[in-house]
Amino acid sequence: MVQNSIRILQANGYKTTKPRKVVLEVLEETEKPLSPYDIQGILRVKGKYLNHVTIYRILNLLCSLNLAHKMLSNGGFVKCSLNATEGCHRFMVCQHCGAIQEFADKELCHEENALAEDLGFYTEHHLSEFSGLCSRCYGK
Amino acid sequence: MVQNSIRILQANGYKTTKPRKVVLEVLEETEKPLSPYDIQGILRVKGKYLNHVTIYRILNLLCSLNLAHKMLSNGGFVKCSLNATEGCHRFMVCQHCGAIQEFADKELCHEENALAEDLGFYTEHHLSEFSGLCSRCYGK
DNA sequence: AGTCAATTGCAATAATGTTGCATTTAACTT
DNA sequence: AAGTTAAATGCAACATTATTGCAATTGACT
Repeated sequence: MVQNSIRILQANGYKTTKPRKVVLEVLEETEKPLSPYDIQGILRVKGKYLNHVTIYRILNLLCSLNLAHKMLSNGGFVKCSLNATEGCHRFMVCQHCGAIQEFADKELCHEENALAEDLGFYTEHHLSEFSGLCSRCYGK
Repeated sequence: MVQNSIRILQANGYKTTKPRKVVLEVLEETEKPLSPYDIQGILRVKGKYLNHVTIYRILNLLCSLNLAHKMLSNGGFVKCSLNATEGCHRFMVCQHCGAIQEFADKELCHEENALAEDLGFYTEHHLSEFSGLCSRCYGK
């Protein structure tokens, strides 16, 4: 929910501005990784205009608060639907329709930590992206 | 080993050229994610010169053969030390020294697949980056 | 309504990545 | 060992993506 993100922005001392609201709305509606210019284009179609610099700054802010995430596989931004627990981001990307879905699993985190520790590595953040087919596209 | 990568290049019908060798050497020696321009800089210091276009093309080729990998967190390239099994790339990145280490675990892959499947997602590729502290930097 | 710091827009610039084509080079032939 | 050829590289130009400084605007307060 956009409302929830707004609340977190406020709680961290950031203002509730129109640009921030519309960027959050676009991310929420689209459910796919979007580049800053993608977002600008979508807004333009809606008759709204935002300077690309503004969009870059908003996305950076959202990411710093864990409200958005920059997808590694393609550089696009998505709105985080979960409050990333313990700095763990896990996404599934459908190769066919491009939809992304976030999920979390504490158990998996622990196992990953243990495996890394066996190799002498102390883990702080997890980042995973699986690509495949979502339920709607599987079998098409 | 660079030699091993060369062998794979040849097996796929690509020539063994000086630029390809030196790029592989730099990636191997450095063990950290490097941008194309990083690589160009390192080579310049060694008295060698490669056009950035050439470096881009070589890195793309290496990635397409799974001999290198583009790190998601920062866009840098690393040499793959493992033959990525089943399209699964897993890296640990030290936040302190920047060193990366690749690892693989079939069991973990299976669990991830199972979890995703519970959510109706059929997984083809895994991509994971953990950030934390390597054994050398832990405790510093 | 008035104030002020935070935010945005704009212009310029930096950084990153791509394309087409001429030149060079590695691998193969004889 | 020289000749041939397709592949690879270098170069120049350009396209895309991202950043910076500063003036203008706006949201959150009094």
